[in-house]
Amino acid sequence: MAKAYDPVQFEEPLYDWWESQGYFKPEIAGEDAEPFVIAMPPPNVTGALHIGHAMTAAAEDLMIRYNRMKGKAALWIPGTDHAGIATQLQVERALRAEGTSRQEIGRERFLDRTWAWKEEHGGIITRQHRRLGASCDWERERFTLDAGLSRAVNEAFVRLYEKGLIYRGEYLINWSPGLQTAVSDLEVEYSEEEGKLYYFKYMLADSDDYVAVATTRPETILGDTAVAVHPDDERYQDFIGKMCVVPALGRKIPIIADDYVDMEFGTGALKITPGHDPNDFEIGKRHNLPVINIMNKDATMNANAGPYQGLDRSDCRKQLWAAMEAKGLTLEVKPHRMQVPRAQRGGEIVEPMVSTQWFVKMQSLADAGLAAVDDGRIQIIPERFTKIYNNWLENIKDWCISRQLWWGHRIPAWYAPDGTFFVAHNEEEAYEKARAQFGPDVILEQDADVLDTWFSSGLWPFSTLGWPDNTPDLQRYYPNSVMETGYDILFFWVARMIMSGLEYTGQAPFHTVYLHGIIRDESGRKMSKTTGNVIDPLEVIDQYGCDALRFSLLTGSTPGNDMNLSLDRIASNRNFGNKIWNATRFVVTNQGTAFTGGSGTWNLAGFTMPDKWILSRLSRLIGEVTRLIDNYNFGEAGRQLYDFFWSEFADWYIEIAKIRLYDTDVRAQATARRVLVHVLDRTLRMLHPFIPFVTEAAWQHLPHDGEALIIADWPTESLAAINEEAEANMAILIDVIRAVRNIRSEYDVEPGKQITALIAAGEHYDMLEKHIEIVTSLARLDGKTLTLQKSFAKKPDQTVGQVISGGIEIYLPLAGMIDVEAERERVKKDLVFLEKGIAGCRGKLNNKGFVEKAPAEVVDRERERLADLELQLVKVEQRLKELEAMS
RNA sequence: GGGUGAUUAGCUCAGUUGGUUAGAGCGCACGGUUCACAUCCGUGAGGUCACUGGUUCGAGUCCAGUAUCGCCCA
Repeated sequence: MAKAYDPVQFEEPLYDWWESQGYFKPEIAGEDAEPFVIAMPPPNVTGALHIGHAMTAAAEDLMIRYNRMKGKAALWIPGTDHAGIATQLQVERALRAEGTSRQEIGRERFLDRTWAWKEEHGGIITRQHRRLGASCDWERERFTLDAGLSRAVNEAFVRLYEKGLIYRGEYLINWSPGLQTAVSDLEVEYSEEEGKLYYFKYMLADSDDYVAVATTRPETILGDTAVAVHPDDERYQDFIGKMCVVPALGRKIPIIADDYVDMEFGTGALKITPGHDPNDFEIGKRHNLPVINIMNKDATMNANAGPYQGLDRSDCRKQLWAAMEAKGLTLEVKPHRMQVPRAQRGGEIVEPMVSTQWFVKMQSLADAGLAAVDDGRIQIIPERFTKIYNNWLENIKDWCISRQLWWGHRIPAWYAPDGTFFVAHNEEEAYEKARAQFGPDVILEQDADVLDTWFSSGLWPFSTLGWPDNTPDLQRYYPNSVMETGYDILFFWVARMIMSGLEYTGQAPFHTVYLHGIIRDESGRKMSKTTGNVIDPLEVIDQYGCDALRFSLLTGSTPGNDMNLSLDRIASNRNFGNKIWNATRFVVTNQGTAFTGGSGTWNLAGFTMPDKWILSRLSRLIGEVTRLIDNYNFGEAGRQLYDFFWSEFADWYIEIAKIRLYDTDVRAQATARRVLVHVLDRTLRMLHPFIPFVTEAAWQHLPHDGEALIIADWPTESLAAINEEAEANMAILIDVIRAVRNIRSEYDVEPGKQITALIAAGEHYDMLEKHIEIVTSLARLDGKTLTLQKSFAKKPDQTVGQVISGGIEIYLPLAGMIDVEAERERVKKDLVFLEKGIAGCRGKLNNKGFVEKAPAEVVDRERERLADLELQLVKVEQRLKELEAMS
């Protein structure tokens, strides 16, 4: 093995080897194995992986590898998404740079261009996922625009349409003037911005009186079809039912009463523009108000704006307001903080506009989605997101699914010349239907629009498996097991997959939803290109190795919580890789020739106390880690493995094992070797889902059965290995060694120098006597001169001492170095500490409530602790007396 | 406005169903080239667990409220 841990040397070759061996395929587990399936959230095909994808990959790969090792048929389906708007924007940008546009080159050439773009960039993502160690089945990779998945989309559309759940109609939608398409409610983000509230007069038609009205968007006055006041508002009782006049246009509109109006806001009178405001649209429906659209698709004013036709919406605002001012219709303008709707992509202000679009009726789908979570068919982790999910579905609105884009699944509806349309699986079927109605010569034209990208990704858990055909994969791997993704797409994607799954397959698409948080920079800011604080996962991998990144992501936070990721943390986890590498190197280079096989019989009688201790600790760890992973607490599982490996195995067990390894007793040597290999092997197995590369690389150097760690069995807990006595004794041994080291350090004893010690071990005499070599070795004591007794009649002179748990006294004769005064202070400090502890214990034990109500176990522990502290106190008091006598 | 998360050491975070003296990494101080590892080893300093009140024998943990920051929905 190379001396230094250098992940670049083995990470990529190992991945290629795994893949070529077919380990990523579920078939490796055999036909009877229970499936465990995750469909990878498909990244944008032309994008690049960011740290969020790395998080997704780390968590999903962990689950896949864990379940693979547990013998399940683990299937992780990779794929990419065509990402309609995002991809189209990229290609359009490229076209602009060439001085042309999609309109200029036309739909067909544009799509060719986009496919070429996809081919060119599409491989980037998959290469990056390989670099992340993702053990997914690449032979089952899918793309949302693949023929098979497109067929799934059409099938889904036709089914919903035939059930009456898809309709086409003219409604108020969110229009993105820059993108020139409708977007769904979810794709609109509201930002709080400084705006103005404009107060003006709505003159009554038949008098000089007026109603004062406030609005944030004066240009929409041109589309007003009513003024509304609250029915209980005393100020306006006389106005209800009267008509007033739209400025600049002279249109007469009624004053209506509706309790939607907030009497406190503005003047309490609200102008109603059903054509350009969602709330006004609702009010308009209730009152049968006409809907006037005053804008073109590019957000300039149309003919309904009269004299303002042709102006941009913001220019119109200025000019109209100026004109109203001139006529004395304006009152005042106040600063006002308002919620501005902006497009998720592009960030421009979205215009609510009436337009003919396709919609999905959501109520029944949402009800099914709610029920599936409510009755436990689907569990959301962390649980708190259930409430958020419920709240969204309970207030669901119909989903606008048509987009005025070219890149996507074209809506499977064909129009006859008279506008009659036929929804069909394909053109042929549409013609069949059309000919039945219009005769053989009918010419059809397909709807120009495409579907919202999320419509197709909503089918992902089953479209990837071959649905609508009842393929063997669909039968075996559907429903999926876990859906793992960021909580930010709970509504966009997860909820829609659940609804689609239930609707089209009659089954919940997965039993568990696991949501991770957003990865931020180390000061908690969202990573963004504009802030320049983006951490590129591939750069990190080049620098620190993939394992370091993955371990950092997995242990840096708790489920559902955001994570502030710092490079320091990644560096320290790279060091963990180094630790594993070197500990393995130690074990391997000390194997000798005596032991080559992975299995064989144990010489149980040959186990020393430290052997029993580490095996006991290992067994507990296996239980804990398994339980934690089963409960989706990956971070805690990883941290426990880290602590065990570094602190218990490397710092203590290996150091203790060295005594036997470097000694001449061959049997003892063999036992130590066996235990080292065993513990390392089991630990590497458990660490493998977290840090797959270094563990596999290390494991291959160990004596082992089986060809690869990736397909090795997950360890099982052995209750027989739990050994309380060994654990208790080891704790004492560690305390003794630490006490010596502590004194040495405080008194600046030369680190390499072997010194002598006097130890009074009390009831632990036999145990310490048996293991004294460990103490002398790890604490650098001179075994020949060391004195170990049950007790001392008189405390040794000229020594520095320490009393530890169990009443064990440790004295280091440091003649000439001792400052009696300082030593007395030290001992006094101990005394105070003990007295405080004793007082606390007694307080508890004298409390009737505690003794009666606390579990016996807890009370016993407290009694033991008190006894131990009292034992220590006696010795410390004695010691202090002697020190005081000295001066 | 409704909901929700966070607030624990200088920094970044753990802390499972309430139960010894609240932990880790980084950073800091001191000391170390002994044959796995200086990407390391040893020792140490450092916390009123945001605040107030409650439940309990016992609260970082449960409940109510307050403050600050953040997110989601309207």
